Amino acid sequence: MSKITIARVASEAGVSKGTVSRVLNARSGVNEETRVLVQGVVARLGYVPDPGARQLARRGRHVIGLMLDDDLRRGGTYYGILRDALEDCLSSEGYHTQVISSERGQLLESTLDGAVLLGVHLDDPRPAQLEERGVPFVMIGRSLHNTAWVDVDNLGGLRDAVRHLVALGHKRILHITGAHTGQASVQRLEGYLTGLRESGLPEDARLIFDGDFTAIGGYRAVRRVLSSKLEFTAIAAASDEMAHGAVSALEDAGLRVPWDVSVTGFDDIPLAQRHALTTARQPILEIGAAAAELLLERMAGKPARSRLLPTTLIVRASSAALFSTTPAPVHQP
Amino acid sequence: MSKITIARVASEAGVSKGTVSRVLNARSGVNEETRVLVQGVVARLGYVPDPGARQLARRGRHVIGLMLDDDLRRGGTYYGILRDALEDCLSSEGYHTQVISSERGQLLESTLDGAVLLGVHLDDPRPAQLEERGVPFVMIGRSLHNTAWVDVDNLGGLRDAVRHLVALGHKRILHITGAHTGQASVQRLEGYLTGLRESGLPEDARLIFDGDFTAIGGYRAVRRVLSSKLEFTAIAAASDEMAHGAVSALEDAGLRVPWDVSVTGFDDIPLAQRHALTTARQPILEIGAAAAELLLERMAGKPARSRLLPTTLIVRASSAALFSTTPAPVHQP
DNA sequence: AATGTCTTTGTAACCGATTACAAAAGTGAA
DNA sequence: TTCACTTTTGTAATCGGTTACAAAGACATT
Repeated sequence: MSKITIARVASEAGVSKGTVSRVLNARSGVNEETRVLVQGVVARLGYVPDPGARQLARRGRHVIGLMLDDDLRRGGTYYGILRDALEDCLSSEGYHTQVISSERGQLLESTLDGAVLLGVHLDDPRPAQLEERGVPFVMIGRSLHNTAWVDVDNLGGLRDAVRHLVALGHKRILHITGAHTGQASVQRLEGYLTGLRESGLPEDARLIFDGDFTAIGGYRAVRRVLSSKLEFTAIAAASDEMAHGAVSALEDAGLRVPWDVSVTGFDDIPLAQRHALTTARQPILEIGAAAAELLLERMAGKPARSRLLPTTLIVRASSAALFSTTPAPVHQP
Repeated sequence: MSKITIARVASEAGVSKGTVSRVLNARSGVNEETRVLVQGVVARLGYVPDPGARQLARRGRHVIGLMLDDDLRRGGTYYGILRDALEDCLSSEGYHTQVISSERGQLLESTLDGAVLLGVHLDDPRPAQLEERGVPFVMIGRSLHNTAWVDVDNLGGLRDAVRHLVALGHKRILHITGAHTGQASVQRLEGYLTGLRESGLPEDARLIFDGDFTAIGGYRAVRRVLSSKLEFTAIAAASDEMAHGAVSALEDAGLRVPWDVSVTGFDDIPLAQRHALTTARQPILEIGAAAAELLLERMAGKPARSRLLPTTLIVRASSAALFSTTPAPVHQP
């Protein structure tokens, strides 16, 4: 059971290495019959091209760097999966990704074909360094003057959540914000206000509570709400974590979700699924794919483009029609 | 400014490619003078060998797979950084890591030199498949009969936390457990009990509260504690998340940490640093390095070894001596 | 039938390293 | 001085792909 190479596939299919390569790379000028034949052999043998050899033959180092905010790297919920998505897209184009830590960065940058910056702070010196060296890059989750970037439509996501709640009959909808500093929080707050405005509901500053993107922040926000005797029937939180905290605080106060209060989140982390939270899903895989695409464009010398990706509202059991007649479950004290 | 290759280095140093390669790979049989000369040129030019070409020339695909529990992959705090550590260690040995998702797994396994399994459930069929195909692998965070594994000393970590609290004068120490199902929770509980036993303190089942590794779980556990009027002066939680929740609940109840109650966590996630939590740090980088080392050994045909890595107690402001005379801060209501 | 054009396939050079083998240089003994 | 042996260096094949170019075949046009 020796290693399967392109030569093996070629001989098995009765064609030359060149033809197999052309099929694999979807190049034009290959007979349809031959293509199908080769693809069949490839599938049968389970052949996977050697990335190293491929890289080598494609001339050029083809290394793209992945630069991240260190906090995000350590704590980030999505960092891993986003990185996988990126690597997937780029490796199929013959590129090899390499993480650049903030310490040993210099050496690598000199031999970099491109870079993806993930949640890097705006005051980080590295984007400027890359610019200076002429290394094309794409930023994820942060925009900068005339650079390519990919971000999720924070405003649209929260607006959709509010629309959904309004459609269910809710009129007094709270918003729990994220950390003040982030632009994502600001955009989500804007989305909340937009949703209200579009529905003809009044903006009320008292309905907006500060959170910090953590479950505890959401829990405490709801405690404050409840002690203020404010009337409300729904909560649109700026993150799933906070929504989870909010739900917990409501339950601890004897309120039932969604019968007494509807709650929505943002992100669609695994916890959202476990707790059946209605939420605005971030399209992580698409973000990775878009970043790869835009980066490849930039490296091809095309002008910087950017992309704002839409969220998808995932409706689960944490939101329901106002005064729902569905029987409430037995309440666990 | 063209690409720097081994040929360029060779001509610049006035030797052959072979000699440069021997220097780079620290092979014996190179004159000391030549070695220094070549190393000088390498440093001056900032030459870095092309990983692809290297891989290719070393014969053999040199791909090692990274198999993960999907939940961990999505939510996991440490997945990303652990993967980085692994990749770092393995790439310096000429290996290329590739993530194997549960869907498209089959194809890859046939061409795998080795694999690292990260938090894969014990009932997952993939370890058995690997075993069957003769692919050497290492498990992280889970042990299985006669396989190589790497894990952190969960018992020792919690025991150290308890010892620390005891040394500060605490005698009534609560424990908040993780999810029942995980072996990590069980080991940490065992560590808590060991710590008490070693200190001559009585085991008291009423001091043990169930958590679920989440902040909300920690918060609720403390709520239950407080309503039970149980006396205590310290809490050793099985995770930082839960410790954070516990601290929040104590604060919400008007208690001050660490003046009224000391709290310790486990993991040392970024949140622990932000909230100045005393905690048992997981050595993530070392886990990655150990996994790489053990895997390379296995691939070299050596017998399976395993490694239990110690945690390090990081003392921060959430723990203090019992009845500390340090003035309490102004309490924020 | 001869010519030109277009499509499809094969051939062979090349990417940048490693390494088996040969060659050269150095060393000491006979 | 010559021979045997060791140390050091150069040469060239090789890894598994890609791709420029040549060659072959199919088809239409004159």
